[in-house]
Parts: sequence; C-alpha cells; structure tokens
Amino acid sequence: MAGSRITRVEQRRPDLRFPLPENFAARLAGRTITSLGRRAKYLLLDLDDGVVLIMHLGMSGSFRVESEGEEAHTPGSFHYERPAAAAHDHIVFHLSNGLQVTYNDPRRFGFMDLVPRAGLGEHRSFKELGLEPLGNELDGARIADLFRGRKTPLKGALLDQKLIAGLGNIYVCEALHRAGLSPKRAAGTLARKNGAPMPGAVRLAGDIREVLETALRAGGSSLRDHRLTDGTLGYFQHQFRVYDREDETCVTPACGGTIQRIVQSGRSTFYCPKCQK
DNA sequence: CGCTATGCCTGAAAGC
DNA sequence: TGCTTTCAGGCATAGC
Repeated sequence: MAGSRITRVEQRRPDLRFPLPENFAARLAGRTITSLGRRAKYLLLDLDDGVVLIMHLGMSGSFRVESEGEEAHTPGSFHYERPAAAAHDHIVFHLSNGLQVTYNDPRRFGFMDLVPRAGLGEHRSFKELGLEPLGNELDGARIADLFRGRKTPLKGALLDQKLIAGLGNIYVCEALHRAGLSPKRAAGTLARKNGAPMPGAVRLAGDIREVLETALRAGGSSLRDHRLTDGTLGYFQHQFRVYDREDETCVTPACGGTIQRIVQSGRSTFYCPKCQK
C-alpha cells in the first residue's frame, strides 16, 4: 500500500465496532499513502494530507490483498474477473497499483478512524498505551517496576495494554508457560528485591519477546479468522505449548504435568500447575 | 440450547 | 472524598 494512491473506497456499512467517521470513503479517495506503521495492535496508515487512518482488527478482522482484475485463462478470450466478495467484507480499498485490499470482520469488533497525525498521541486509544514488547525498552527491570505493588494476577497484568501494549490471550499463556510462572501469581511478586528484579521478571521479558518473534515468523496463529494477506494460514497454532491443550501432558522436559484450563477475568487461561509457579 | 471464541470499552466495586 | 486498581458484562457473529 505504501506509495500507492487510494483511487476509491467501498464502504459497505456505516459502522464496525464504532460508527465510521463522517465521509469516510470520500476523505480517503485520492489520497496517497505515505507510509505504514503500527503501535500496539493498531495499524497506522499515513496519508499525504497529514491524516492517519487507524485500523484495529478486533478479534476476527483480517485483510485480503487481491489483484483488481485477473486475466481469466479461457482459451481464445481474455477478460478481467473481479475478485469475489465474501460475507462480512465491510471495506474495500482500491489502489493505484492495481491491487485491492479488503477488510473482512465477522464479529465486527474491529474499527477504523481518521485523525490528524499531530493529534495521534491524544487519541483515546493511544494516550495510555504501555511499552512495546518488541522494542528495546522491555526487560526484567521494566517489568519489575511496572508490576510493583500490583495484586492482580500475572495473566491480567500482561493483558493490560496500559502496562505492556500488544500481548493477547494466546501469547500471554505461552509466555508464562515458557517462563515457568503461574498465571495466578500476583504481579507484584516480580518486583525488585534488594534493588534487583526477581529472576522471574527477567525470564518473562525474554520469553515474551521470544514467543512473539517465533509466532511472527510462523505467520501468527490461525484459530478461525486470522489469515495472512494472501489468504494463507498462519501456523504458530501448531506450536502452542499450553493454549487450547487442556488435559494434555505438559511438554516441559521432565515435568509430566497436565495442562489445565481456568477462567480469569472472563478469559480462558491454559497453564501447567506443576511447572508454572 | 448453551457454551466458546485472537479485544477492549464501560461502569461499578473494591482498595488505599 | 477522591484517586487507582480490578473485574464483570457487553458488543456481533459463528461454530460446536
């Protein structure tokens, strides 16, 4: 998308999770995309008029990239076939480079918004966001300080986007298992002791980064809706150690425990009670 | 029918 | 009283 002009936008409904901005399609038409970015789980698309298109996939959103017209392989004729629309295709961006980008979202928990770039930090979704887990800031000391004094379980603290921004339910479960930490343990128990972060905080920082980087290389986790932009599936779901593995044997060497499913703050948590303390 | 689902906002309760 | 922390409920749809 970067460097292309948006020639036309099809808006199939007035709202996603929230109402789309006034004149959404018209405000995008004719704009050139100067760059793409990301903050936490928000996708950022910078336009040549100083406006940023913010997009969030929610639970079930996905983008599909297709050629506007593909030559049909019919002998003796060539005509252009428009890519077929699917159920829950809500927004279609038509680009000057001949591609079209379709936003599909069955549950419609995603959203899009248009804000001036200068005011992005004041947007309600952005002003309280915490650390980027893949940035250089996240280490044991930062986790120790973020969690100091918190009685909330580690599971809830890691899902809190105001502390660390970008971890979801799957990757929190997987990171805690790798770090050997119970999701029920109070977050404050990883704070500094005698000036140094607890060993668990240091392990956790490393394991968060590792699980995210490994999952990204695998193309993410396709449970139901997630797709890469060419429509193919991610395959990190085949490498889950605890998520969605209730009653299976723990894969930690020499552990032999059984993965349990519990509910914390209304969300499923999977963990091994034997090796996660 | 009831339960579950990759996220996050709101509002209320609890805690200091 | 007032601020912060924590959690239940809700949003819309599909699948088992």
